[in-house]
Amino acid sequence: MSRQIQTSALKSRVIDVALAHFSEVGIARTNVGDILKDANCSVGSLYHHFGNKEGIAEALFINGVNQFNGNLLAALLPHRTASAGIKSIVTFCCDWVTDQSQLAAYMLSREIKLSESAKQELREIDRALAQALSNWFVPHVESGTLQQLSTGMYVPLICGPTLEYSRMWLSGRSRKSPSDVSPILAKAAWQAVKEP
Amino acid sequence: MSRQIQTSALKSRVIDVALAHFSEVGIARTNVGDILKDANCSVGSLYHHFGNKEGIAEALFINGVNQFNGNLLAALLPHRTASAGIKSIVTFCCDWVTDQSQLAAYMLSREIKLSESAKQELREIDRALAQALSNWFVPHVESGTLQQLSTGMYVPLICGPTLEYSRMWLSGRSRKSPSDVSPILAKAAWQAVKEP
DNA sequence: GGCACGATTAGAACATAATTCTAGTATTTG
DNA sequence: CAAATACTAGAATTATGTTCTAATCGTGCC
Repeated sequence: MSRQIQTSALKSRVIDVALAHFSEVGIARTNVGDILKDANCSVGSLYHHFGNKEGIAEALFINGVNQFNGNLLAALLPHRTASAGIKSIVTFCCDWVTDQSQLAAYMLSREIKLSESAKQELREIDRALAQALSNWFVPHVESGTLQQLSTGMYVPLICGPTLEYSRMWLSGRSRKSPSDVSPILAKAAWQAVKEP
Repeated sequence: MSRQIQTSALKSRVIDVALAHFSEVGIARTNVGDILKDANCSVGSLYHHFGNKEGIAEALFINGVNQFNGNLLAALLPHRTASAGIKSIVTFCCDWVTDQSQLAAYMLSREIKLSESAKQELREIDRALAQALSNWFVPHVESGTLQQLSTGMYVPLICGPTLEYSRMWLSGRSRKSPSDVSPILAKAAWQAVKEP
């Protein structure tokens, strides 16, 4: 088998196993020995690829962000009306949290203090997403369908209730899944940013 | 000095020092040795009072929740109109995050997987708060000033945007403090739950 | 007042688990 | 085919969280 494929298989095996352990007992209490065993990986390989335990946690997190962002854009960009677009964002978030609940729980409960290099990488990813989102939003603001707000306000107003509800559901404090209540959340998001 | 006072002084010294360290490098990377040194505490005392490192993190968290909840109720309960009450909740959250930013950052970035006993304790605290809030809300729902929603939706709709904005600010992704933008957030919260 | 009990403090000793290091193996590349 | 590079392996080391035993100090009781 080619090195590249073998290696990336190992890495994703480690990441998968790590998510399972982190979810069950938290990062602090999972020991790398167990990850090693379950992922069929040697100490040397693990530290070669990830640096340390935090490195695994960071790779898992960044992986998740990339997956989320890509799918979010794929869900949003096809929509031409502001209303449909905003609602698609909320619906996508709800569905993503609902069916990737383990990954979502990991990502929303930031159990990690990211290293500088990871922060750097995330800033880059964030910038790219912000750019793409901005391209979609600007026309709707200019045409007067969406309120003009300072850029930092859109995400909290649109996604805040959804993310907060998701956290509640993920921690067992509410019964109905985000997908179940997405219509209410989508409507609220639209109300929050549409031009009255 | 009486034992009780001495002891509670030690505990709060440990908690303060711990917050400083946790905030700077995260829980995983602070070592209890440093806390011991900075708080003038012996190994024995620390483990007697907190059990282990997680115990410190939990005590800090629960402390914060109690402080937050108490002040929140004090801010809300005096208000008689639905509009003023809802807005006071948001404003209080914004102000609290803004001036207790270190504690807020710690609490919003749940770096810990809580132990069962801590979860239990928090459920109790939560229940008490939910009860108090419910007493305030119900009349306004019955009189038709607030929308009738399933109980789990009020918190996300009212506080979601505020908490999300707070996270952004705390992680350096936005310039203006929550207090600076609280009018916008308060208005949005009111829009989200008022009967149209 | 003195005595005994429990709560608290102390820090040396221990154990666990993360990480480093040295050596060896396979793949790619020139 | 040679040399460099990327990767794997696991024993050895270190770091650090935690336990344990002994001492100390208030507090309440005879």
